[in-house]
Amino acid sequence: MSLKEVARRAHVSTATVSRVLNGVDVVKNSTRTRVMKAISELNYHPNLHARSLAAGGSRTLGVIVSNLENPFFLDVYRALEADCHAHGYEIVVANTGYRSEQLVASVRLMIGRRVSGLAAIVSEMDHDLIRELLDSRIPVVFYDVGPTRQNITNIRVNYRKGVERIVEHLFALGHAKIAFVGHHSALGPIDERRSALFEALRRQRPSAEVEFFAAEDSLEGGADAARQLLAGRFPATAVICVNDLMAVGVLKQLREQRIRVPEDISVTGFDNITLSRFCFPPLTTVDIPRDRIGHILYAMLCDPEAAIADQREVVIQPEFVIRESTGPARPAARASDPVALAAAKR
Amino acid sequence: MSLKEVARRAHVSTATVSRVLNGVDVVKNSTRTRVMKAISELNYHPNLHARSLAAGGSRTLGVIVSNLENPFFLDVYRALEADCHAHGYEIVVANTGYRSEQLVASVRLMIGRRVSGLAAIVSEMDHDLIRELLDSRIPVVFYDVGPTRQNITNIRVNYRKGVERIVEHLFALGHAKIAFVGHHSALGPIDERRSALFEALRRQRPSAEVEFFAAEDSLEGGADAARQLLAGRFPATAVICVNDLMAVGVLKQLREQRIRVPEDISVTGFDNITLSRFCFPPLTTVDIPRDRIGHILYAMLCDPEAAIADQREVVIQPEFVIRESTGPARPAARASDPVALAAAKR
DNA sequence: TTGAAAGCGCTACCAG
DNA sequence: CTGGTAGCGCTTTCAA
Repeated sequence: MSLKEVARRAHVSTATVSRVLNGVDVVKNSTRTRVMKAISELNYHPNLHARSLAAGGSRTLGVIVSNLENPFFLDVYRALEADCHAHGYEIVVANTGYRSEQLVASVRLMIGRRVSGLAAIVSEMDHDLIRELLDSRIPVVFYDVGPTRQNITNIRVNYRKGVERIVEHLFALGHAKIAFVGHHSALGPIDERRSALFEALRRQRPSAEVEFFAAEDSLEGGADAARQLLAGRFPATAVICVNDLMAVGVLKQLREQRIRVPEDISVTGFDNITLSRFCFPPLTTVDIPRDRIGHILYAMLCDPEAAIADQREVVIQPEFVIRESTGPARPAARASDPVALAAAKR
Repeated sequence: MSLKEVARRAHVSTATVSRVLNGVDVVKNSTRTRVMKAISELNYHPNLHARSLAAGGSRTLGVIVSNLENPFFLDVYRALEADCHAHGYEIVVANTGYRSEQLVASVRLMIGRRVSGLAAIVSEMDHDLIRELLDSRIPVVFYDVGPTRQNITNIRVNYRKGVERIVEHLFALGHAKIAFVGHHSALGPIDERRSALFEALRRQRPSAEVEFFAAEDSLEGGADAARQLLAGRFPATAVICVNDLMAVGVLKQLREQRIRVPEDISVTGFDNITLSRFCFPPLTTVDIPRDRIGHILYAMLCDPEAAIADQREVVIQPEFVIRESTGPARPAARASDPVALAAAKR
């Protein structure tokens, strides 16, 4: 089924069919009707590949994300999608699942598709790949790609500020032994949330103790990390989680081992996804305005008129949100060791 | 940047470049090396549109889903994606957000892209659109598209069985006044989960009372529905939710109004998404094997060798999972009205 | 207002 | 083993 057959059936040239299809030029009304009739009779659907080839481009944005399953991304996506559809853009997404070979494959896929812009929400990307991408001349905006700063357009979140607030809050409540729960890539040398924690600690209370735990970025991962924590000997009174998703996993595991939050131990999240209000107890967390990020992505990639369009870097200021997962530290005592506690209650 | 330029730089024909690119035919080693060098020096990436146009197709599956944000879908997707990537297929997804115009647009988009197969996980699709899709000669598998039975390849879940189990369980616990919480499309005339409920009730205990509540398919929607329920005068002792996501929303709202689950009211979900184990209390629900669905989708669309490939319909048998969100009904009494209860405790 | 025809970048067939 | 070349289905001048 092709233009040609439509043209034949409507007794016009392919050029004319193309015209009515795209609503360009002026086409006599009677001709237009004839063409539309042929189109629907033949159940004709233009071949989009041919179209972008001939037109030398298409209104399509690519989005690469490292973990589709984190609702954080979905919220960004929803805002981006709304803007795109409102302006005739399509979106194609690729999920890397934190696998670097998959990231390479996804980047090449997007280049091969000749997307008109690319949003990379991947938090890590090596230099060569960045160069390969940049050389393709596709407009790219990174979200939160660490200190790998080259001449890259980047949307950054001021994690320092967020972490600072969390730590302040926890110290004010008397916590001094803190566990940090991250996913693997959050423990890499370039991870900002973790280094921000280091710094905040060093600045606010160098005497505080921290221990790091890592697992997969998921509910299960959070539970894993909590299990590790409880299996170890570190008597944490508070757990700072790299994001809400893992925090909810931590919450569940603690509950399962009869450890009360926040009475026995405090837990914080990050992102303020919807789930952070629906879990039990609701999480103290840091809000990142995800829909704003989606809109900014659109503006930077598709709307040269936009005020932000030519900025090299946009910094998002997150906001601290206190809910019910944090409370005063238990008085320091031997029996306060989470492990002992868990054991005792079991 | 095109094949031609690569060819020129490597002093070969475009045909040869194409050969090394696709690893077909035999190419002398020295030539191949020369070509590869040119390719990387030029940072060349084949234009996928041109490729599928010339090749008359591409290994790409389309997936249309009505609610990207329900983790149920993500689980199906993950399995499907694994199979696809393992066999050199790409996936493009479209999200309709339950909007029927968006469904139409997405179907046309997929046809325009000439995907080699399409999975429609949308639960509703009108006849004309189905015909349009079928006429396009693209292999399509529907998941759970209601009784709109034409000559369609469909994966069905035996909801009847699942609902039957839920109802049995609830009756055994002494519940007689039941609220059903669904999203809007789950209250449509063709919805199977709801009609399955009707039937199960009629068969098992015609005297039982039911009332329906609807809201958006999301955590928020679940909370909304619970609010409606509590604002009304129906003294439900159990809430059957159309899926886990909404159930978690219900749980949260009940908790907020100090209504205990399962002591004051029982709640059930459906799907058995991961969250159903991580929420509080863990949900009594019905397991739908989502990864199996993903694999079946792949097999039916891409693997004609597969045993199921030529079946017209596959029926999935779900399994009942009892957890902690259900318990004995409160003794019937005036004070047992959820509304009264909520008010009293507030 | 419409048609003819030259590509867009690639694959695949036919020669050599 | 390699090159030439005819399309794939569409858009877009250039003429008429």
